[in-house]
Amino acid sequence: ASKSCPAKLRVILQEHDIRKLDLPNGIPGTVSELESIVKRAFGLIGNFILHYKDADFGEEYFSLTSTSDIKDKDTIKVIHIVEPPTLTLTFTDVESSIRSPSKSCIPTSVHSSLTDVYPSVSSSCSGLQDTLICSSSEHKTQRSQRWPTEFPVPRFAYDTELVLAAGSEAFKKDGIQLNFTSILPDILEKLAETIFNYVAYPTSAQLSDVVEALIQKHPCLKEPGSYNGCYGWRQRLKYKMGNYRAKLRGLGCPELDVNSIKKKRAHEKAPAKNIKKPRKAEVNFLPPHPQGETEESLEQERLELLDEVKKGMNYLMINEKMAKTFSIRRQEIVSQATPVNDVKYRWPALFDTAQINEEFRRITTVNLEETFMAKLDLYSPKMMSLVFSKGRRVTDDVMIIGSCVT
DNA sequence: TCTATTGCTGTCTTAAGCCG
DNA sequence: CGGCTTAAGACAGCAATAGA
Repeated sequence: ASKSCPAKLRVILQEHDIRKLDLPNGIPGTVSELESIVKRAFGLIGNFILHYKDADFGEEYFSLTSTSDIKDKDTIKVIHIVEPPTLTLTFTDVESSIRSPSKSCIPTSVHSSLTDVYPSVSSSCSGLQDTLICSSSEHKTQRSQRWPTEFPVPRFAYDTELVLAAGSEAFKKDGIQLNFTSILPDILEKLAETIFNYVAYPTSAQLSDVVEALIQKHPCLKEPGSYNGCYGWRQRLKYKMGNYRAKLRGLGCPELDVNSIKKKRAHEKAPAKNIKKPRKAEVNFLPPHPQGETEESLEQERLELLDEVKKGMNYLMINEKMAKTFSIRRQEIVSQATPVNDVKYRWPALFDTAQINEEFRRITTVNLEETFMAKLDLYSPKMMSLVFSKGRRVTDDVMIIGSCVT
């Protein structure tokens, strides 16, 4: 690659954002090299692949599998990869709605559009699961991972695993159910921890996923008395998540603290008086600040962002700064319930179709424009309420999208 | 200590009633 | 008939606490 001559490429970043890329060392030998150059040069965030315009087919684009397909002054296109929305909750609904198409309620239309867009959604999900299992080295306060198709049952404490191993033997040999009283706290705690990596407020369907995975890995935990052998565990987990949230709330977890009744109405006597409950399409995702950043440094970043917006539209720069300041913006909006007018004044860059979509993606990890081929109104009240309001939790992705589309 | 329960309340869904 | 409003019931979350 060192002896190749300098090259230039035309790079389509977005529909109306087309750039020139100088490659003084020529076109790199591998696609991944080129991808990282593109990523660095334009400050791209998230996963993407490259397409190239093939001269033989006029305006048609093809996946770039080898850099030998492109030459100097060719056009390449950045295609952002959107992971399919989590459908764990709704696969059965999809099936049933296909079976009974007469029931044309809103969710049905949402599901069918999802399956239209992701016809191979189940296979791509199962393909993703390997890479989505969280690595233990990462700090996991940030919800960057969507709910897995197969819940990874964590490794329990050593003594718990010993009891389980013995229980498994006995179960295999004589079909004896394990008395798990002594190891129950450890099991619930570890499961709760793992669940919390993904969601703070798991739905019943998600809890069922967890239990199914647990029972599959440790059949001796199955309870023949309850439905599927799962119901009891699901209830336990539900209680546990409640208790676990209470524990974290007490320790000052911001995402949960914002929902605490005391914080909202310290002087009210009735426990749940005047408390806003979770509503569809509302979130209070409160990610921690990026490593090494403080409120002051991020405020500085916000001021630079204001300048940048005044100067002109450097979309990539703005996008980068908007991404960087996401945590502090959420803090403002969720914790202080900042009026929209104030948000407009402090974060003018947010009031742009592309940024609304970006912000939505940051909150939910779903790219609406890609998912629905930009057919939806990003300025709909529902979208606005999602991005700007003080809400409580991310309800399941599909429902959010559903309410936005309608 | 930790799981499970209860009381209180907000939100959502559904069905009934009303009206043009 | 279709759109809108209203009421009832289901459900969910927090806090306090009963129970093992």
